[in-house]
Amino acid sequence: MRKIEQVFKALADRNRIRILKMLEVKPLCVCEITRILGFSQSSVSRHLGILRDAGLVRDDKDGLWVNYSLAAGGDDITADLLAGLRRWGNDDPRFVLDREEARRVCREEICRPKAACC
Amino acid sequence: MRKIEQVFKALADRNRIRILKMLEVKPLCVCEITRILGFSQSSVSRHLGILRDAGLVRDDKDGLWVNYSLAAGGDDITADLLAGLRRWGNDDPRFVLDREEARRVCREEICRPKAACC
DNA sequence: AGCATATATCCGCATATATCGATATAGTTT
DNA sequence: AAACTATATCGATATATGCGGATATATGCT
Repeated sequence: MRKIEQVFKALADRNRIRILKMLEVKPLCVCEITRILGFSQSSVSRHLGILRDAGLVRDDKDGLWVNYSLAAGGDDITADLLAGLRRWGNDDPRFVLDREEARRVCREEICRPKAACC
Repeated sequence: MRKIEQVFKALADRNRIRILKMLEVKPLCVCEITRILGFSQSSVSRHLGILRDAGLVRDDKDGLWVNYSLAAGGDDITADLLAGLRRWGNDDPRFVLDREEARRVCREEICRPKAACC
């Protein structure tokens, strides 16, 4: 049984909210999120784990990549909060920039410089 | 301009959620909340300050007493979250007990043992 | 099998937060 | 004015959290 404050703790960090707002654009893998945030990969992975444990995102493996996306149809709390997040903070310049980058980002360019892509 | 994560930080503590769930019953003064939580008065006052700064509660002075109540008609985020809180966690035994105590509590008994009351 | 790559985990450090006791502040009562 | 009372603030301390670097794990490629 997940405690209610665990979900709020997961949301109580600006960088984790940045991640959630990016994921509203489209699912992203860890290396894409790492590139946009500019933090270490370990830090980003940890943030994603916190969001996953809180039930806010889901992870789907695709070979080496792990695609993270917003959790759809979770319990009441997380569903309500994710719906709320879609309405909130859309004018925050930081979030706007992140989302633009999320639209542009190309995982093959980041993670496999050799592959011809994008 | 209040940042979105400030509100979530305020909610990211079980004891502050306990306070908000109590206030759903009725407005309470600091000494009543202190009695129910069983923490030091300074700690409770600090929690209430955090909730106030986040825009989740309002405080109204009444002589020596300061009555705290849920913020009504705040901005979108806090209004949405307070509405959500009313739906969430209502089966948590801790919150249920707190709310029962909130209904029973009598500030004159706590703060002014001499006064004939209740 | 061996190597490369994407992600997760562990460790240590710096900072933030929760709590309490003591004290300050503001309003009330006598 | 002086004593009393409810709340807020300050200082100290223990715990929690965010971060990077190093390392472990898992998958893909040759």
